[in-house]
Amino acid sequence: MGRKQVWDQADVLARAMRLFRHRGYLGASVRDIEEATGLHPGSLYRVFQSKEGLFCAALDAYNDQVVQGRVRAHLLERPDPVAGIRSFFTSTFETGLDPDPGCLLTNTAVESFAVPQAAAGVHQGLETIESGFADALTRACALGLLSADLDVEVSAARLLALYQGLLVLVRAGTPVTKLHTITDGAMASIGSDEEGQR
Amino acid sequence: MGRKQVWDQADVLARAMRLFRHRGYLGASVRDIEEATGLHPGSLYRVFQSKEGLFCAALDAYNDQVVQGRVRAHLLERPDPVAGIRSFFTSTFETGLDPDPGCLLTNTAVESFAVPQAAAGVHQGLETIESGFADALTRACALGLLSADLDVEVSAARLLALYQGLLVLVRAGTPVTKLHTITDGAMASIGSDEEGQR
DNA sequence: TATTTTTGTGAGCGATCGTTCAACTACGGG
DNA sequence: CCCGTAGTTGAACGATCGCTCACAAAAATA
Repeated sequence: MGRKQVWDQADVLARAMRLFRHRGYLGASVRDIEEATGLHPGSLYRVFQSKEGLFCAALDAYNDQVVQGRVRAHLLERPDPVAGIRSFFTSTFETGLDPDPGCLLTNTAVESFAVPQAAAGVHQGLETIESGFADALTRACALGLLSADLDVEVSAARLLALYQGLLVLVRAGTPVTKLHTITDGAMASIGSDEEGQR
Repeated sequence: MGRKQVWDQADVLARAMRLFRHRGYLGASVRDIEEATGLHPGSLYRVFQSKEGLFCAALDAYNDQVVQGRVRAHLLERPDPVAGIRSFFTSTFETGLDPDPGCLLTNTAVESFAVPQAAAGVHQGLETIESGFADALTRACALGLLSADLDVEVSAARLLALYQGLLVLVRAGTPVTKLHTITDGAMASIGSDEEGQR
């Protein structure tokens, strides 16, 4: 009994997520959130308890939708896992969408002091990416695309670091040509001999 | 004529820099700055015009002292440039100092929307690091420590990305063993055969 | 010493922060 | 149909934000 909730929680989280990606936790005020989502403070605090609660929910949604979606699309469900690794990188700066949306994991790791609660979500997201890399690398080795004696664990860890670094450089406004250079280098470092096929 | 300035500008900038490294631009209030530096708002605004002005000055100081200092010590003035590259990485997480101070370049790149003025400083700092890598790599090739046909430009760009990614992972609380794994991988990716000598 | 000039000090400005809450609105059950 | 319940709304709270400015203190000039 009682009144029905008129707003879609998934939609609100998606909009909040976008705001936090652009502006970070501290950079997005509750009034900004209200404007972006249409959610009035009363409803926000009834459902999420606090701005921090909403942020953590948005981070979880980011992991579940964006991170897992990207990992699946590029790293897990691709016939050619090597091409998938490459596109996982290039898709961060070749989107064409203008204002770089930022990665909520990267932003939150750097802003970590502001939302201690979010540490778990960051870990989980990073691990999702890393194990996605590991999966793609394993498949690539099995397919003979990469050397069979490639150390998958080590390479996956390094790709994760390189990926996070790339996201920082994207945010810093590094020219696309250099981002491509870095991607090419990343591919070469796992022993891929694909010819810079973008 | 007039009264002498009683506070040391370099000292104030060093303290402000430390605060910004830990908390970011938005996370450090003017009152926090006053507490950390002893500088009262009046003096702050007389000399630096705004919080943003102080931040940019602190970023410049960071580039001039911390970044250039680290680049020189590890990448330029080392007899063994390969060992220098390794220690440039490991020194970010093997310091022993507890609260990770963060890299002002990484933080600011991610927070970029908040301080548009700082973009130039970020670019300059990143370039300092990248050319430091390039210098160390060139020397390593000349010394026969690395293959002479190593593409220095590409490797330097990749090391920069890897370095920024490492800093993100340090902030995220990644265990030290994994950070070492990443460092080892970075060394291997430039063709170094030094045996994980930490 | 009196005056001018620069710097230090901190109370306090208006704006905005995260958060609360009382009034109001829609729905279900008796 | 009316009441209990759950959800919405937005004004407003105290705290804090970045910042200003009137005044005091110290150094240089006359």
